[in-house]
Formats: sequence, C-alpha cells, structure tokens
Amino acid sequence: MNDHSLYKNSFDNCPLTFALNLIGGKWRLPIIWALSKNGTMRYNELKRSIHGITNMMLTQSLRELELYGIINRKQYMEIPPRVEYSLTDNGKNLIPALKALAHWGKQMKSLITQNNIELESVETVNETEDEK
Amino acid sequence: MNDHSLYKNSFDNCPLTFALNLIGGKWRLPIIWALSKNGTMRYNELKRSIHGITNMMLTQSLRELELYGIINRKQYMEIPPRVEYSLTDNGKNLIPALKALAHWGKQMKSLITQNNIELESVETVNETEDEK
DNA sequence: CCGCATCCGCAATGATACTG
DNA sequence: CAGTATCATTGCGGATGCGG
Repeated sequence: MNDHSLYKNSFDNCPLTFALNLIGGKWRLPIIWALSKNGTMRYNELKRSIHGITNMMLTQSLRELELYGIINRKQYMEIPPRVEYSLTDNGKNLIPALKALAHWGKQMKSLITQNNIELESVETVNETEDEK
Repeated sequence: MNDHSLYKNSFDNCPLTFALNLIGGKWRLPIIWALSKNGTMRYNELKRSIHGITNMMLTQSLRELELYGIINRKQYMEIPPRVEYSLTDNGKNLIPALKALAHWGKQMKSLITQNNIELESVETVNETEDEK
C-alpha cells in the first residue's frame, strides 16, 4: 500500500492541480497515450510499447489509473492469464485537453530549441546510446 | 546552478511530456495561475498569494519559468528594489489548455468524490486544522 | 503471463539564515 | 524589497526477486 497523492496538499480547491495529480507521475501519461492510440492492450503489450518501464511501475500506474476511473481492466480467467486494459469514457474525455497541451508543448519546444537556450550540460542524452 | 529537468529523459520525442515538464513541479502552476488572474505582480505579492511557498522555491520557480519564456521579469533599478512579473505571450497561450484540463479535473473530482472511493487513510485533512 | 513486496538512491522540496 | 546560500528531509521511482 503506497500513498496516493490525491488528497494530500491543497488540491482540493484547485481542479487543475487535481487533474495534474491524476495524470502526474512519470508513467501515467505514456500509458494513457498508448491506450488512446491502440484502443485495447494487454499487459505485456503495454510494457513493450513503453520503453524503460518496469513491472513494478507499470502495475502500480495501471492500478492507480483504474482506481481513478481513467482506465478499464478486464481480466480473463484462463491459463495463461490474460488481462486487457483500455480507456474509460473519462479517460477518453481527457484526450482533447492533452492534445491542446501537446500543441502548446510543440510550440514551446521549437521556440526553445531555436533560441538554443543554454540549459547547462545535459545535451548529450542520445549521444552515447543510439543503437541497441 | 541547479538542474533543469528539460532534456533529461525521453521528453524529446513527446511534446506532451515536454509541456508537462515545463509546467511541472509543485509551484510553477500556482505562479502561472496567479499571474493569469492578476496580470502583473511583484515578488512579495506573488509570495503572499501563493500559500506556503518559500523564498527559495519562489525565486527558483520564477527563474525557470523566465528561462523557458513563459513569464517576463522586469526589474526597476530603484531603492527599494521593485521587480514585476507577468506572463509572456507563450504563457498566455497556455491558459486555454490549462482551462481544458481544469474542466476535466472538475468532472473527475465530482465523480471521485461521489463514488466515495476508498483511497485509504488520508481523509482527515481539514479535520484537525480547520480554524487558524 | 501477470503482478506484488522490499529495499534504496537521488532529485525535488523545505527550513533557516544571511545579503545588496 | 527581493532575493541567495546551505543544510536537512522526503517521497518518487528504480532494481531485484518472489508468487499465483
């Protein structure tokens, strides 16, 4: 049982912060994004499509998103086990807002990249690990 | 010099995650929100309007938002010092997207509250400190 | 195949005190 | 008034290994 950060701070009075805390964290958005593109996905399908996620984080994120009513979890009682995930209506309602944000992010990215802002150092990310 | 988390992970390929990292962190949104409501604000004005923020975090967040081109900083060389902050056009462009997200958050909040989901424990937030 | 528990490092945040 | 510097804290996310 870990701590769900839903009711912690001063989210209560701010729907925006509330939303950000529902979709916050490192892996929730990638999951939502993948499901919005592919419809219904199985556990390992998700895991393969989200580069770098561990079982731990995937399971945890899925459980939280399910708890919040953003995704559906459908478990088939068979051997071997099969579990399918998909967006709920609430989850789908989120997509347009995300697209708006993504649009803004795209603008910002080109601006920031153009102006070549000197955010010190870390420009060597995909330099050393390209293949593999 | 602290680490700006802009180019760290796999933001590069995802405008959405890029956006989330521009406005992420605990205090950036409250600052943007305050500025979008009040237009131009001075340092201590911001500090008073954002409950619980320290000088440290306020300064740091302001610097980062300025670096990203989301807010303007105008310093008047006088005694006592006066510094005014406001949203740039980029910052203003963000507001509609935030409103969409906030709208969704509002829906989610009422749903989650209605269904009275048992997010264990922390339901005693404003129980013990009500007055004061 | 799907998922959970435990331990741990590190970056983000907080507290406090000081400065032009 | 508008910050800066330093140290302490904390909680998210990563690694690893087990369980149905």
